[in-house]
Amino acid sequence: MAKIENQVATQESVGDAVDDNNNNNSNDDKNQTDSQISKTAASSGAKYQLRPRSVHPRRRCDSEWSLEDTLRQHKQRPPPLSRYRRKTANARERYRMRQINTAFESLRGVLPSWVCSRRAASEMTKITTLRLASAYIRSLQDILDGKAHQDTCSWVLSSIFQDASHLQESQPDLCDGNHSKTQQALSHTPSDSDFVSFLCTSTESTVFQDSMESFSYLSPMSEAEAMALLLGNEHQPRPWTEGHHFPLVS
DNA sequence: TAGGCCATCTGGTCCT
DNA sequence: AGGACCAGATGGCCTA
Repeated sequence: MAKIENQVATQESVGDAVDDNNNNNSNDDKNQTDSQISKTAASSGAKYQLRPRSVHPRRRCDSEWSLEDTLRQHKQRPPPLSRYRRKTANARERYRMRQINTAFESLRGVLPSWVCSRRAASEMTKITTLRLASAYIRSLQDILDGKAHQDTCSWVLSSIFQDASHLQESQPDLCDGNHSKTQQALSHTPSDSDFVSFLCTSTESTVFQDSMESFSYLSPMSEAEAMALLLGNEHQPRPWTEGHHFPLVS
């Protein structure tokens, strides 16, 4: 609680500035813009559309109110939070969001380096982290299920053991039980081109289809860059027919 | 300059 | 009643 009180104190000036901004907000122009954008998005089949703006206008404008909603509307609306309670609520929210961000940080820490190898740190956004983690878990699951391509197994395992080998000094027992396996795995050094070669040699399996879907966001590359990456060497001839496009670019 | 990502504030809702 | 969670709104920063 003391922590939250402290945060309230430290954030007070920021909060006041935002209060002022909110009080001075003129939403009319923005409302018009949003509805225009919404119409444009709807007509052009865009990626997303804007919902009716803000909670309060929705209450007034939504034509799809049910009886339950109408009854609820008549329910006594709770008074706005006091300034003190609003500030403590804000502080709790900041604390909650910070915890979420901490969790994202630890998730990034858990992902082996090869998963993020083609990503700059600044590109490891929350959504990217979630997707990479999801893909990584799926690839591990495939290995456990025996569905993964042999090359993928050795590639992923060697990556994991190589990552683990960094911990060996501090945790000497970590890999002892798997020494031979580790050595065997390490004999296959992971690299992007290894993974790419796997992708290039497994095009017919359903596992490949799943993998491609899973890893399609590994890097938002241009098609030319994707081709170069897939080739491992951009001067080599393409191993597949012209016009065949791997779904690497999402 | 538009678009993506993020932090923050805020009000609503649910739960204890 | 108060906290947790959620989603919308807003503005800042950065990049293509």
